[in-house]
Formats: sequence, C-alpha cells, structure tokens
Amino acid sequence: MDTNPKIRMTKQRQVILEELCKVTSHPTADEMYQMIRKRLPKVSLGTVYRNLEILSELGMVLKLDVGGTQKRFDGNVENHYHVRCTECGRVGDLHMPTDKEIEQKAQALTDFQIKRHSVEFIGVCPECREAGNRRVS
Amino acid sequence: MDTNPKIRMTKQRQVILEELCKVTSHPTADEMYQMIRKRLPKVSLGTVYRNLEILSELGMVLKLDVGGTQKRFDGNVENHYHVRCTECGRVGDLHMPTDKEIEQKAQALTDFQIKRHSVEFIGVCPECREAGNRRVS
DNA sequence: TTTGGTGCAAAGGCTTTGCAGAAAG
DNA sequence: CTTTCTGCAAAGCCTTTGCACCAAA
Repeated sequence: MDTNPKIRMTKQRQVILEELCKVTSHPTADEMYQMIRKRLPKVSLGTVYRNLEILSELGMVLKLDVGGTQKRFDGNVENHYHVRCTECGRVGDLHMPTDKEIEQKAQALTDFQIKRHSVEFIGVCPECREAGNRRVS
Repeated sequence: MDTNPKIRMTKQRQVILEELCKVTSHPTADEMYQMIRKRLPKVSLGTVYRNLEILSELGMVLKLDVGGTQKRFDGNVENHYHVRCTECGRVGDLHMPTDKEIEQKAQALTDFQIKRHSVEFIGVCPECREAGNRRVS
C-alpha cells in the first residue's frame, strides 16, 4: 500500500498552487477554476478539483469546511480563524492568536481524541451591510 | 412581503421536532428520515428536508454547518460547541461555557459585523480510535 | 519508456422543487 | 372553504470518476 505515490509538478498543479497562494479570498473550486482559466484556458474543472484535493492532502493548501454548500480553499496553511458573511458567503481571515489552551479544556470534557479546532465567526460583510441598509432606507 | 406565513403543526412536523429533540446525535437529514419513518412509514424525504429547513428558520432547531458533506441538525438550540470525528463524521456536544468575549476581540479586528461564532473540535471518536488500533496491531 | 496527470463527459450524492391531491384551521 | 402541506418524482448543484490520450521524469 503506497499512500504517497510520486507527485509530478505539472503546469496545472503549479498554477493552481500559485494562484491560490496569491489571494486571500478563500475561493471555491469553481472560483479557482475561473482564475486558473485565465492562465490555462484549456484546464478542466475536474483537474482543479483533483489538484485542490491532492494539494490539501499534502498539506500545501487548506480545505475549509466553513458553512455554505461549497468547500473553500486557503493558500495560508497556518492555523487561523475565519469570518463568514451570512449574506454572500464570502470568507475572510481573522488575524488573532489561535487559542491552543481551549483544546486541552475540551479534551478534559470528551472521550474523542482531539487533534485540532476551528473557529468561525458569522456575520455580515461591509458590502452586504451596505446593500441591506440601502434596501431598508 | 410576508416572510412568516401561518405555520400549521402537521403530524409530520411535530414528529420531526419531537424525534430531533429526543436525541443528542446531531443526525443528518437522511438519518432523521430513517428515524421518522419508524413512526410515520409514509413520510417522504422531501418533507423531512422541508420541515428541518422551516424549523431551523423558526429557530426551533439548529442547522449545523460542521465539516463533512451533509448538514446535521440539533434539537438543542442553545449555543454550544461540537466535536466531530474525522473518521466516521459523528458529531458530539461539548459541554463547556461558550466564550462570548472572543466575539468582541474578533470584532475589533474585522469590518464584518459579527453576529455569533461557532467552534468545532476535530478529532477521533472512541469507536474509530478502537477500530484504528485493531488495524495496526 | 514508464507512470502519473489531463480533458472530457458521464455518473454520484445530497438537496431542492413542481405539481396534484390531502389536510389543517 | 381556503391555504398550507405532503408524497412523489424530477431536476439541480457540487463533486467525483472512468477512460483514452498526454506529458513529466
């Protein structure tokens, strides 16, 4: 059983990784596809999915399980917290120190073996707030 | 624009609410469907989805956006933290005080208007740990 | 040359939805 | 009676996958 076969750095894979690291917007697979297509017009959506999956297994990118129907991806592998807009689904970073201590507190309260934790703040982004204000005024 | 039309308490809706409040297992829609079918054999999966959606909009149940492909539902409406097993997807409650203060800290760091936050611990449940041990021994 | 990767399109899994008949109020 | 709800089945959305050809090493 070889769980780590040889990985080839194809043009597609490289561009996907580059573009994802370039932005801080936590794009969905489809948003990535649109970005990649500008540099590689013939790339397929399947390839984007496959590579995002592989890169996240390799720990080179993060697959985010934030709310909403689509998964999102993050080129910043360091553990950090996120904010999600309930209106448009956009996800932003929150640059605050992550609380490792909370994992120990949690571990004392459960028989699950805790590996990590994630925090998601839920709110409304400035753009959607603006749009909402316009609607009610 | 009537966002709150009259809600009728149908047998199906009532049973769905009752069964969800009865368990602490955070079932998926399909798991709910299996549970409900024992009491209402002719219920449809669509009805289960529709009612879970409606009940969560009314704030009578919680729709959980925890990791994994399927949404999960929770009869306990009070804000609390969860643990999810990376192996089987099972979700448990974590009975620890939720940290309201963290929302203020976060608010100071973002232009999103923060409404609430959720914390998910990720780990391995006792059963899956057990299964894993067996496999490697 | 030898694998692993790609593009394409079809299939899959979960959820939503249109519709005609059923039932709550 | 009126309006909402249900069961059924079809459709929808996102993601995964099989396959023949392509390309990295």
